[in-house]
This record gives sequence, structure tokens and C-alpha cells, in this order.
Amino acid sequence: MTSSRTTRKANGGAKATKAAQSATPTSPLATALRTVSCGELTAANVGQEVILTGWVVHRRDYGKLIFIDLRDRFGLTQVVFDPERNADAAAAHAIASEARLEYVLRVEGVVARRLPGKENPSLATGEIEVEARRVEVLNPSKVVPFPIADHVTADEALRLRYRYLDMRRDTLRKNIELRHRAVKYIRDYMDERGFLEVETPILTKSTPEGARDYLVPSRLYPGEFYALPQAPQQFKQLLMVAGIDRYFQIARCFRDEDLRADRQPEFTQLDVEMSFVEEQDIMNLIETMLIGLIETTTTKHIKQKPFPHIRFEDAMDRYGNDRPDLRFDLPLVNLGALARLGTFKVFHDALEKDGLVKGLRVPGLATATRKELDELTEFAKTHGAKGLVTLALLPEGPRSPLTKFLSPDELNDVVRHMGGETGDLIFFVADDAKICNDVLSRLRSRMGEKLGLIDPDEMALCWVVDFPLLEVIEEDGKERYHATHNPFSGMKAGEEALLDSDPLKVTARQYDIICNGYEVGGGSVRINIPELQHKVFQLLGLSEEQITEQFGHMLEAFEYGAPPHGGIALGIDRLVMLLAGGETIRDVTAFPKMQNGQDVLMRAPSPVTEEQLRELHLRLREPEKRS
RNA sequence: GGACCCGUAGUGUAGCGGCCUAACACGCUGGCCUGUCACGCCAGAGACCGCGGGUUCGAAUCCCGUCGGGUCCGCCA
Repeated sequence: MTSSRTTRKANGGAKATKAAQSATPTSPLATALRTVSCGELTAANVGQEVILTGWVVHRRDYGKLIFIDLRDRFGLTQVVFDPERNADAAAAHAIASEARLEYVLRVEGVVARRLPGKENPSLATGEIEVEARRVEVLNPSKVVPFPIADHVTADEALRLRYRYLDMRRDTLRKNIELRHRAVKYIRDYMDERGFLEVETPILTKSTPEGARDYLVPSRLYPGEFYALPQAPQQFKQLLMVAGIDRYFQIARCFRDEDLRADRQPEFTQLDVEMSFVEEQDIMNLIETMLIGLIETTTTKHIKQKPFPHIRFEDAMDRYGNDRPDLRFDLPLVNLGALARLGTFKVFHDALEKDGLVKGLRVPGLATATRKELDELTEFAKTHGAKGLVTLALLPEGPRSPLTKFLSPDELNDVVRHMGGETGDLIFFVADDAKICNDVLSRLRSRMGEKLGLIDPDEMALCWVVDFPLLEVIEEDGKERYHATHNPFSGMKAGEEALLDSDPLKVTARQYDIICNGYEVGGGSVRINIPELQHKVFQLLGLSEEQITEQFGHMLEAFEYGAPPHGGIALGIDRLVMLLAGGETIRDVTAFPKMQNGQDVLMRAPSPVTEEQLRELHLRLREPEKRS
């Protein structure tokens, strides 16, 4: 190896390349420009001639000796430039001394074992370095607007504007890789079980229920529009009628609503539909998949297998919402009849108005300061509560506004009901059911975090089942029924008659999959009987004209032998965010939009030309605000 | 549409009525260095403290407005 290194002369690139390739085992990552990636060289390659390409991530210049860490997606390799080795190396050294961070280099050299004691055990390639003989600047780089290093966090708006630089960082790159592995796992899993991935249209029909649609004006039909799909719901049911039997899709969905940390206007779902199934078929399929997915793509552990099933009613009662975070306990407790004790008007009034009085016991928080309690009260008020009643169980006795309204015995009953022990703080909220549950569930989450009850390596999954089919919503001051999940969800056997007598009592054949307090998916066994589907549409307040215009094709399809079927949709972005342990889906999305909906890299949305508008038969109503 | 938080060199932060002629780290420029690996050392450039108005003898600092970013509410089957 020494001889080949020292006797080689400077010569043409083509010849050098050929020589180097002949001495290198074939790397699957080899290309016309390189023989190996930056992540694969080990002590086994010592003596081989290699060609590397990559970005300058660090440069350590000693005047004579220069070290450059070269990075590509696959890893990092140290290249050493020693000008005194020979004339070629001296030339390479001159170029290296001009190179700056993020320059793209092509380095030709020989793999050498690092000097004894100079190995870097934190690097996969830390046993070796590449002694550069030739180097070529494939492209220089301007000084980057923020450091490309994991230990520095730059402003997110800046990172989004230069997303291609942000993706050179380890954290984001690893998330993108994790997302790929997760989706590949899912595709393989579904494929092994006989599912067909079928693409459904992106240009489709606007639907009245649900979120605001993104509309696409039609050039050929003046005044008419396509809509981007909020989900492939109707198509997947039609695929069941078609006899596809098992369908899935990694499907892009679009909803024109305001953004959140866990909501982007376009997002990806694992969309699944199966024929001849009941609830447990779908739930088993997804549960096995999620366990495998979590265990193969992460080192996190699953809190409980099989996943617990929680009835909607019990979830609301115990956790105050339908997506309980089971990583910690802290259950809400309904005071029930105990709220009638004493003379506390706040509690009595809530019950009078069919409201709830519920408590949350927080172990060890009795010593909370006035300021902390004021902050929590303020928090409760911003979410609609009139206030927060506290009960501190101090060693010297209870401290609470309740002591003025309840006798010591009565207060004791309340404490016992709550399971209170000395040192605990108990919060009470008395309000209508919605606000009471909402406030206490938020308080519960906050307390879980505050008390450090959350293990970041834990995944607590559960199914929430037995949802009501319908709920009442207010729209334009009028109350009407609204489908809890979607208008296609079926109902428990024998409950069809309730649709006429007491629709709110009907239980849907619906199931939601929850992980760490996030709804990651939901689905149902569907209606496949046209008459029943028609009746549900009527209950939802659709006129005959609307039913025919919007869903006539579905009802018609159901008249041609629609099999019993059901399915589910999982939010891939949220799921990968949870796998990655992140706080926002932007961190697992290659090119996300900011909260205001803008893509600051591409600068979308943007104005279009008058000519484009004319072709689409459109005229703008408002004068343009932006120049 | 609303509430709250944030905005200081390229980046991340400190400063929170006068000691600010704005500090520190990284980066950048120049110089030195043959075993570093978030190299080290020396020197230097770089900020009208987001913008506008007000209070004050005096504002990066307090108040109001505005713009930008984030979190949440509304909205999202």
C-alpha cells in the first residue's frame, strides 16, 4: 500500500479514477464521481484507494496539516491533507486551505489507519482517515445563514426558508430517514397481508361535511371546481364495492383550515379499508402493525400490550377527553352527589344546570405557591371555566375555600372520595360538562408534565370505542346533528331503530387509536345498506336534492352488492412525530408550511397572471394586497 | 377573528430606566500552528436593540400601535 501511494504520479482524472476503483470493493453507493460514501470506510479498507464526495463540515487547519471532515447523507469521514508527502498532496493541501464550510469536494486518496491513540470512537469511520492525494472543489458555498450543526438551534422561520440547509443537519435528516423507514415498514406489512395500494384522485369533488376544501378551478367547465381530497373516504368504499377486498394507500390529504403544531394543510394518511370485517379485524391488523412499527423503528417501549380499550364515556369521565394520555394516571373524579353537600353555591348551581363537578387530585402539590395557583386559575379561565376551586391537604389541616361551606365531616367525605392524602392538592371545576371536562383534562396534562410523570421513551397506546354516532352542533344559531366520525359509520347491531326514537343514543361502530394523548387514527365499520345510509343523510339534515347531488353515486353503488366493510385512517405525520419523539409535525415533514400557511421556501401562495385567471374564467374580487 | 409568548451583529443568547460608546459564544476576515476531531492562540470587522409613536432630564429597557414568528382558542367528521 505504501508503494502505490508514493509512486503514483499526478495524472489525468480518468486514469486516476480507474486505478482507484480497481482497488476498492464495490460500494452500492458508488457512482461515476465517487467510489464510496462518507459513512462506510472501516479498518478493513486500510490501504485501498478511494474517491469520496461530500460537504465540508469542519476544517481544522494547522498551517501545514489540515483536517477536513467530509459529510454526506451516509456519514462523515476525516480527510487529512499533508503537503509534505509529495507534489500531488501539496497541491491538494493548497486547495484544502482555500476550502470553506459547506464547499462540495471530491477527494481522491488512500484509506489509512489513524495514528495510535488518535482514533475517534464516536464516529463510525473513526478508526481510519483518508490521506488526500487529489482534491477538486465541485462547488463552493456562500457562508451559510445559520450553523449546520445539531447543537445550535436557529429560528424556525429561517430554517424553513433554507430548508435544504436545515436538512443537512443530523436531527432533521434522521427524521426524514425515520419517516421513510416507517412508511416502508407499513407498505411491507400491508403487502404481506394481501392489501393492494391503489391511488385515488387528487382532483375530485367538493364535499359539504367536514373541513373547508381546497378548490381547483376547472378550465373546461366555467364556474365549476374540483376539490382536493380531505381523505379518500368515498373512493375506498367504492373500492370495496369493486371487490378489491383489501385496500391501503399512503394518501396525501388536504384541508383548508388553520394550522397547529400537529396540523398542516396537506398531510399524509395511511388509509385502509377491508371487506367482510368487524371491528376487531381492523383493530387487530392495526395494533399488530403499530407494535411492529414502534419496535423496529425506535427504541421506545410500549406501555401496555394488548392496547387497552376504553369506552368513549369512560374516557370522558376519567380523563375529560376522547384521546387520553395514558403515560400517567392522575384520573379525574366525579364528585357526584357529594357536590350537593354543604352550602357551596358554585357546586350546587352546576348540578342545577345539568353540569358536572369533578376533581383532579395532584399528589404532593399542596405546597404550591399563591402565584402558581393564580396562574393555574388563569389557565382554567382562558379555557372557559369561571374559576378553579383548590383544596390543599396540609399537615396542619385542609386549606380551601370549601371549609367555609362544608362541615369538617362533609369535607372529609369529599377528601376520601377523591383519595386525597396529606400533601396533595385537589382541583375542582364545576361547570357544564363540556367546559368541566375540557379544563380538567388540560390541567391533567399540565400536571403530568409538571410532576415529571412522562417517560419520554414510553408509548402509551389505547383504543377508544363506543362513540355516539351523532352529536349536536350549533350552526348559524341552529342546532343540528353532526356525524361524530363521518356520515358513513355504521351503528351497533340492533340500534337502527333508535335512529328514529333517540338518535343521540345510537352507538357507532367506531374506534380511535390514541398514542400519548394524540389521536393518531380513527375508523369504523361502515354502512353498506343504501336505505340505512339514506336515513343517516336525512338525520344529518341533508335535503333529497343534496343527497342525490352529493352522495347519489355512493347510494347507487351500494345497490350493486356492497360487501360489509370497514377501515381506518392513521395520520402518518403525527405517528412519525411520536416515533421521533418530536413536538411538531414540521420536524418530520421535508417541506412544511408555517403557521400562516405560507411555504417560505417556494414563496407560495403567490399571485398568478391575468392570463391564467382568464383561462380559468376567474375574476378577483378584492384588489391584491401584496405587491 | 381572538388570547398569550417572543423579536438585540450572520447565528444563539446576556443586558430589562442612567454604570451601554450594547456584552458573551459560535460564525466571518487576516495572521500563527504537523495529530486535530464543536482544534487552539493572536488581531480585526460586524447591531441605527423589528418598525412607528409616546412617557421621561434620560429608553434596548416602561406604555401604545404596527409588522414578523411561535403556542393555543375558534376552526379541523
